Amino acid sequence: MKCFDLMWKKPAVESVNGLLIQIQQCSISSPRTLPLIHARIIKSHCLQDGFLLTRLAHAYLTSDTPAPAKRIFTHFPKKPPLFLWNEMIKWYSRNRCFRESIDLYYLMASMGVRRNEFTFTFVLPACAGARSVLDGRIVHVDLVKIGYERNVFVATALVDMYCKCGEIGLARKVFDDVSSKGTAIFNAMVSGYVNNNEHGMAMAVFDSMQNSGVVSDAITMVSILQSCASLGALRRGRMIHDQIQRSSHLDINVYIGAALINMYARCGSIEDSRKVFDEMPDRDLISWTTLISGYGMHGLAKNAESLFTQMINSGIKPDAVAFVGILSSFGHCGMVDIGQNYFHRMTKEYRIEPTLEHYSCMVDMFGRAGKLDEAEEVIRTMGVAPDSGILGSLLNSCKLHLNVQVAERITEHILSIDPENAGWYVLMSNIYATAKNWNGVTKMRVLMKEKNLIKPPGWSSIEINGEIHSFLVFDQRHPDSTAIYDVMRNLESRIRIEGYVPDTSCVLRNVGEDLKLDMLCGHSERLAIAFGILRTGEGEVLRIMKNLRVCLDCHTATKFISRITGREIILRDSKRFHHFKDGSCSCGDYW
DNA sequence: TTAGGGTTAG
Repeated sequence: MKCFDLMWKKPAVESVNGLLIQIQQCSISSPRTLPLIHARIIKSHCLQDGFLLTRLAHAYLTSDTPAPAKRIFTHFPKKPPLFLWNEMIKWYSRNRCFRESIDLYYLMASMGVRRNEFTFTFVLPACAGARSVLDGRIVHVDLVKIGYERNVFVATALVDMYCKCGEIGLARKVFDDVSSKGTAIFNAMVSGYVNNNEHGMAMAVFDSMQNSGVVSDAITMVSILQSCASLGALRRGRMIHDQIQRSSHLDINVYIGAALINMYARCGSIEDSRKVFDEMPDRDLISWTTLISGYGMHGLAKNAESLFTQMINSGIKPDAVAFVGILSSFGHCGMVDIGQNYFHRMTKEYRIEPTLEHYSCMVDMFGRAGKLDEAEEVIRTMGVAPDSGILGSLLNSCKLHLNVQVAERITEHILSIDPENAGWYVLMSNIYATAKNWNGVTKMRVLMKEKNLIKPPGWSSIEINGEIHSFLVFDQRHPDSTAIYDVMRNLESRIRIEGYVPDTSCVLRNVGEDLKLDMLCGHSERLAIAFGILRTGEGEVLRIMKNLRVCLDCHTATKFISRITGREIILRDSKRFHHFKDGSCSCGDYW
């Protein structure tokens, strides 16, 4: 009894310092035992010690156990310290609870709690994650009032937030107002332009970064390589690759590796992609997937399949994205049976739930191969609501295999989902035009006019000596315009002699044949090819980019051009690559 | 005791 009394009256009280050390050790080695220490704190009557509680809550948050941390925060003796507010805002933001993070910031502000630079660098990413420029602007106004806009961490978070919200102009203003810029803020601006599809601007900021002597790191390179990939700027991409290899502080890590593989593939040089892949010291799932998709884009489904098998044999498990890559490769090449087999393996062997993207690949695969019924069946039975993309892919197949009936049904469905997109009206109109159904053509044109819809113009570009030249349809703005049109007409007459027969079915209007022929000749890819022939030497490969799909007639014409000029022409359109050589195309006309 | 920017498909 005596012994019990003694224990009861004098519990084993542990010192605050001892508990602090336990928290520190525990949060590193065994965060699961944190509740045990929590219990000791309660037992030791240390619940009034703010510093100790803060460390405990912090340890809970670091080990992703927010519930007890929240309880400590809510029942904090007197007021929780600024540090704990910040850590709570950070935890919510990093765990994609953006609204909670932002609301906690508002609570803080309404209670008059002091905010510091950390508060802003934690809440701004939450505004970015929520894509809420409204909240972002409120926080921005707040931080200017308190005087943190010159802090480079805060400014970087602001730039990133505005970019992610699509407000690139506001981001640029913040960026320009920072007087002493380091690598990170430059990176935020470059990647902002990249993600907003302003690749020319990304290049310009990158150039000014290099000119002002700010060090580029791996993140800079990954971003700028994306721009090279999007612009098809192979020469520029090679220069960046050189710079990476020469640099003493940059290694080919998995990020840079994937960016390089992607850049070379999208710039038409899949051999270089392979070289980068082979030379990478470490590869992850994304390195493999990038090259597999690259092969797919280039119509090299056999290479894609062999690489996919090698990947599995090397112990890497494919994910949903890897399957999109391999399935789209098969679709592009008309390998329907193998494609179906892989789709089956994906669901049964790898237990990957198919998404709309996978179904899209299957629809495309069946559609291109002329199996329109099977393609429609996929859409009907997939159990996911179709989007306009998957229906559009089927509509495109209806054009390839001219099936007006199915096309009309699909168009009705597409327009109920996406009525403001002029592309669908144009596609259906083209199908009518191919079937010489001029009433149908008129119907689509009237519908477009009533809705005031304009199809975004097609453009093509070509890089000559590191400079990108872009052409719109019937473009006459280029200084060499007269010479370009001369080259093009000369090519047209030469390929006619070789047997090229123009296919005017992709000319929308019901006009005379002569005018239709003129309209074909003005296609942007034709202008870019003519310019390439004009400005490059024999034997040089022409690399052209087009924002839309290459039309059937330009495809045929380019095959002939490659034959009569002996030129290799690599044309990348919105879907994939067409590699023309000696009168044939790598895509096997499955586009 | 707390910070910023990055890779693959369609």
